[in-house]
Parts: sequence; C-alpha cells; structure tokens
Amino acid sequence: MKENKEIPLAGVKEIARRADVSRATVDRVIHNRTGVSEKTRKRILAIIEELDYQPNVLARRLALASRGTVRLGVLLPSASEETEYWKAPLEGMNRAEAEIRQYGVLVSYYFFDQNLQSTFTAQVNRIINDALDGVLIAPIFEKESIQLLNHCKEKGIPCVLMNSDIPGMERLCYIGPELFDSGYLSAQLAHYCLQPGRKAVVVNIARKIKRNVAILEKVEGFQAYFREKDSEELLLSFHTTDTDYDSVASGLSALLEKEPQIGVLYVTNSRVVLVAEWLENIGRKDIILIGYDFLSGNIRFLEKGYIDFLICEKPQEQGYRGIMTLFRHLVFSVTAHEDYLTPIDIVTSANYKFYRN
Amino acid sequence: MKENKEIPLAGVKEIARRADVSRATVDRVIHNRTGVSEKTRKRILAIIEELDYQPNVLARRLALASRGTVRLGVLLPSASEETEYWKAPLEGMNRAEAEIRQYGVLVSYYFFDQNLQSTFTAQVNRIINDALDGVLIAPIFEKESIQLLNHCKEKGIPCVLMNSDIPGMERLCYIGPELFDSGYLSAQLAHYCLQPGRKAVVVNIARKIKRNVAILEKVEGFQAYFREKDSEELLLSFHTTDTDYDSVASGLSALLEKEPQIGVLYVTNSRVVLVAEWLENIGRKDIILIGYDFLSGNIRFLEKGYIDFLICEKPQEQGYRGIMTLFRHLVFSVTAHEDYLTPIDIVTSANYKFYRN
DNA sequence: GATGTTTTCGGGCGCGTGCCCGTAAGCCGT
DNA sequence: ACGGCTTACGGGCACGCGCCCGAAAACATC
Repeated sequence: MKENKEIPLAGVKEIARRADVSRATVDRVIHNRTGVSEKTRKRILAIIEELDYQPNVLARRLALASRGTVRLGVLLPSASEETEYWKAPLEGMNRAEAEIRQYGVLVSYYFFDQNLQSTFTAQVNRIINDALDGVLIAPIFEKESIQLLNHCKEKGIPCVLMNSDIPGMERLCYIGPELFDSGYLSAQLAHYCLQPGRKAVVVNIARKIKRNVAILEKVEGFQAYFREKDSEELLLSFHTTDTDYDSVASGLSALLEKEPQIGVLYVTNSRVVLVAEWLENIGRKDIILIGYDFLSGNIRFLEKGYIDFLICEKPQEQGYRGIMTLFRHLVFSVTAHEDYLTPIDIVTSANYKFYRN
Repeated sequence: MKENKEIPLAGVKEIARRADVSRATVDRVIHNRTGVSEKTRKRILAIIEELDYQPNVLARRLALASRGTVRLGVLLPSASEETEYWKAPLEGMNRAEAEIRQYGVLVSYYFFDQNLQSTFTAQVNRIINDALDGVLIAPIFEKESIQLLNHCKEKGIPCVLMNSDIPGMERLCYIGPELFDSGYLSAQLAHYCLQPGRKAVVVNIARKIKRNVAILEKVEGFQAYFREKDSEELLLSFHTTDTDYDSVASGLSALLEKEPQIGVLYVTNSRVVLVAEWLENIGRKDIILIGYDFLSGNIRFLEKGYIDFLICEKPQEQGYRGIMTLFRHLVFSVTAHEDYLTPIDIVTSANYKFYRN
C-alpha cells in the first residue's frame, strides 16, 4: 500500500522523447550551445518550461568531475593567539570544504598577518598568479583589497567579501554583520541595565582606532541609541592604543576615580577580556560589562560573572556560507544571492552553553 | 602553473586494481555481502583501510536512485492561526526536502490538531501502516508518542524527536531547546532590567498548565534564577486557562491594581502578544515584557516597544535539522549524532531584522 | 570420471548528465 | 555531377557506484 505517486522528476531523456530528438540536442539547448535550428530550439525550450525541468545536481557534478576541479581561494588573517577570532571562520570553511569535496571542489588558504600589510599584498599577488575559479576575502586592508577586486572583475572571477564590507565595489556578495546595528543593540542592553544615576562608557582598545571602520561604526550605533533616548549626557568614552593589560587597567582605574558612577562598560571588540580581568582585580562585579566574540577567554569571564553580555556574529557560519556561496555559484549557477547580514546574537552566562558560533 | 597535486580520492576501481580482483568483489566487501573468501576479504579490507577509502556519495546516491525512494514521515501539529508557531518548523522541513529531493528522498507530513488527541492517534496509526523508512515527531501527546516510539524500535525505524523530549525513550536523537535554561535566561534578563523596588511576574496563558511540560520547566528555570539571587520575594505569578484577550486583560488589570510595583512580565509562551496588546491599551511602555517566539504579531509589538525581549529557539532550524539528521542517517549512514540542543536566542527591537528563525 | 552443488568471482548494465566525434542533409561553386 | 563546406543532429563514452546474472572454480556425491 505504499504511496509511490511521486513524480519521477523528468530528465533530459524525457524531454528528448517528447521533442522527438536525441538527448544530445536537448543538451545543446540547455547549455545554449550552437548547432540547433531555431525551430527545434523553441520546441525544446517550451517542453523544458512545461515540465519545469530541474537538472539533477548529482549527476551533473558527477559528469563534470572528469573535466576538472573547481579551485577556490580564501584570503584571511592567520589565527594567532592575539586574534583567536579567526579560528572560527576557518573552522566553518573547513566544514564546508569537507561537505563539498565530493563535488570536485578544492579550497586553498592564503593567510596573512593582520599587523603587516606586506604579507597581505604578497598573498594578493599569489592569488592573482594562481588563477583561481572563485575567491573569498576578508578585506582588512582596503586599498589592496580593491586592487584584488578589480582584478577579479576583469577576469570574471566571482568574489565574496566577509567580515567587513567595501561599499560600492562590485562583488558577488557580502557576508557579515551590520556593524552600526551591533553597536545600537549593545546600547539598548546597556540602557536596560543602567541603574538611575549611573553612566555608560564606550571603551576602545585597538592599535588604530581612527581608521578602524569596524570600531567607528559600532560606536556610532551605540551613541545613536543614547541620543534617541535623550541620554547622551550619560555617555563617557575611553580610548587606548596600547593593547596590553597594564595600560588598559591603569587607564580605566584613573577614569573610575574621576567618574565613580560608572554602571556600564561597552568594549567595542574582543579585547573585553582585558577589562574583565581588571574588574576581577578591583573586585567590581556590579559594573555591567558588554563586549564581543565567543572566545574561550571571554567565556571564562562570562562564567565568573565579570562579563555580562557578549555580542557575537556567527563567525564560523560566515566562513561556511562564504565557501558555500561560491560553490553554489560556480557549480550550480545559483547566482541570485544578495548580501547575507549575519544575526547579532546576545550571549550571557545563561545561554552560552547552547551557542553555535 | 596550477597546483593540481590533489589526491584523486581513490575509488573502488583503484582498490580492485591493487587487490587484483574485480570491482564487484570489492563492492561485496564494502557492503559486507556474502560470496567472498575470507582471504581476499581481509586483503581488500586492508587496502580500504590503507587508502582511507571514502565512497563518493554522489555516485552512490545516483546509483541507488533507481532502486527505490527513501520515505520519511513527519508527525507535527497543523499550523492554525492560534499556533502560527508550527509554520516555522514546516518551512525548515520544506527547505531540507528541496535540498535532498535529488537524492531520492520523499517526505510525507502527518498533521494533527493540538487540541484533539484523537487526531494524533489517527495519524500515529497511519504512520505505522505506511511503513516508512524514518520518522520525525513532535511528541505533544506523550502516551501515544511512546507507543509509536516502541513500534519504531521494534521495526528498526530511526526516529527523531523534536520540540520537546521524552526522557528515557530510545530514539536516534532529540532536537530542541533545553526548557529549564530558557526560563533561567529569561529570569536573568528580567533581573538585569528590574529597577529597585519593582517586582517580576510569571504569566502563564494556556489551556492546560499543570500537564504542560514546556511551561513547567520554563517556570522552574525562572524561579531558580531568582532563588539564586536571593530575590524570591520579588516574584509574583499569574495563571489563566482562558486564552482570549478579555480574560487576560481583566486578570492582569486586577493584578496590577493590587500590585502597582510590577516592573517585569515574563510570559511563558507565544501568547505574549495578548499581554502586549493589554500594555498598549493601558499605555504602559515602562513595564518590561519578555515572551516567546519570532511570530509576526510579536514582532509588531517589539517594534512598537511593548515587547522588550523575545526568546526564540530556531524552530525553522529544528525542522531542517530533523529531516537532515534522518537523511544522513539513512542515506549516508552517519549515525553518530547526539542530541542537538538549540541555541536560546534573545531578540529585541534592535536585532530582529537580522534574526534567522 | 561424470554429474550435481556450493563457493567465489567477473562482466556488464543502469543511474542522469556533459561532451566529443561522426554523419547525414543541405548549400554552393565549378 | 562531384568535391568541399556548413548546419543539424544522433551515437556513444565517461563519471563512480550498486547490483544482477552468469561463469569458472572448488568441492562433494555416486
């Protein structure tokens, strides 16, 4: 009594039968190759339309496997201790790679040092030289990234940006967060938690702040929220370009002495761990601390109660989707992809156990 | 100068060549079928081990496509207006179905009415009768679900539970939230937002509360948090089995009159929309409202500012993963799946635009 | 040693698609 | 009428794997 009423998903053979031609002719039409008279082409196209023909991706890729391999390249920072962050996207890419290796896809990684522009440039040149079929890049250095994007455009190589966007450039799509909203959301949390009479501090800890788009946009979003709530007078800010613990600690201690009514600290990147350490050392669990990224160090302080909220933007999924987008574009010709703005997740000590990065 | 150094992923042919047998013999060993002498079997197994042979899933499934179809069944509540919630899991399942249809998988849906146990029983019987290859169920009615699980166990049919678990039963895995932690997280948010001197209310709006595991566990989690913070005296509660607006509104109005210091309302399910409506009518944006599920009605009140936090557990992904887990188990023999506890997401007016259900 | 039975294995087809090669029909010029 | 050339199409192999059928080899029986 099985209900085997399933439609057998008509293939090329069925189309050929109905059009009274051979499969090869249908094939020519599907790939708009030459060698088919206009009359039969029309006829076949009509039948394809009618049957809503969907090529079998398995068979297609299997057949294509003989022809050659699709070669993807990824340009991203190497995951050092300082920037453990980049381990996550890499894991996502590896996961994607494992999934699609069967389809004849090969992924090469081009790592660079975030602090050395020269390493970036060198890898850009290697990528150009290697003549890949698709490229995924984290455009940390804007100028050189634009150069690479232009090269890809010229050669018709699809290119996906991740982590941060370069507005106005031609590319397949951008995969990453909307940074302004990320700051705006943090401000909302801060505002909810702010007890009467207390103030909030925006804390920037980074080598270069003025040029760092990621930080600037977040700060703007944060301030925008307080402005909307007519609470701008509650905002303080603290910047330091020294990223070691001592500089951060002494700077914050000085600030706290001058402004004892601090209730919330918002750190614009994953260096929040330094601030958490400081809070632990001065024994102030009552100050709300908001920061970024699902990293082991941050999680530890989340558990201890010194970090209250971590904002996370699914870096692993960013890597996974980046590869998959290129794959689908190249192998299955699924181009209709707009930008993918990652969710902005709130992680606390109560839900971090279930978080998927 | 292309680096085509990739290992060609040795297939059955290569194994056969090295073992000096035909591909058919290798095939017999791979599927541990009879008809191979112990000596050659050992030899072939050694080579398989050595080459770390991974069968090409595309080719495998393509070849299998002729034999027959893998038939999956899903038992879930029909998405009525009242329970729009179930639209999301269904969408996820449809997405999964579209993705794996190429692999010869057919999904049948067995809908029941959440308020009528008889419809559940009827569908259980249909499932048993239809002799499916795999089953995904939302075990709303526990007793009948156990009956179905036992039947599956007997027949060796893999079975995945979703949305809520039945502890102690044999099944492939559970996909859904950890309800206790869901309540616990809500309490944390409530506690953060609670201004001095204000109180929090647990609001249950459901036909049957005492028997509803989902609600009870959440309430327990919520209370546990306040107990840990020694703030139990700040907790009130409100229950109603009448799920219409008027009952909810008049009940809450009475409560508010008696306890004017209410600062937070925690509604344990998606009926939070009724409470939001009430807050709008009495014009009280200052009361923090926490509720469940990413539904259009709830989102509207999130935008307006009457709902502050929505807790969401990725229902769409639950459906997607449910189907995919069965698929991978049946087609690719990827059994090593433990339970998948979905993330517990916090959605506010500032990040809902980016949320993926 | 002839015949039956079991064990062990190879050949070959099919899954749906991509693509190369061959070929018949039509056209043109001489 | 014949050779050369283009156009339009069909036949057939390959991709990697599953599986059926039949054959060879080994063994058993009289």
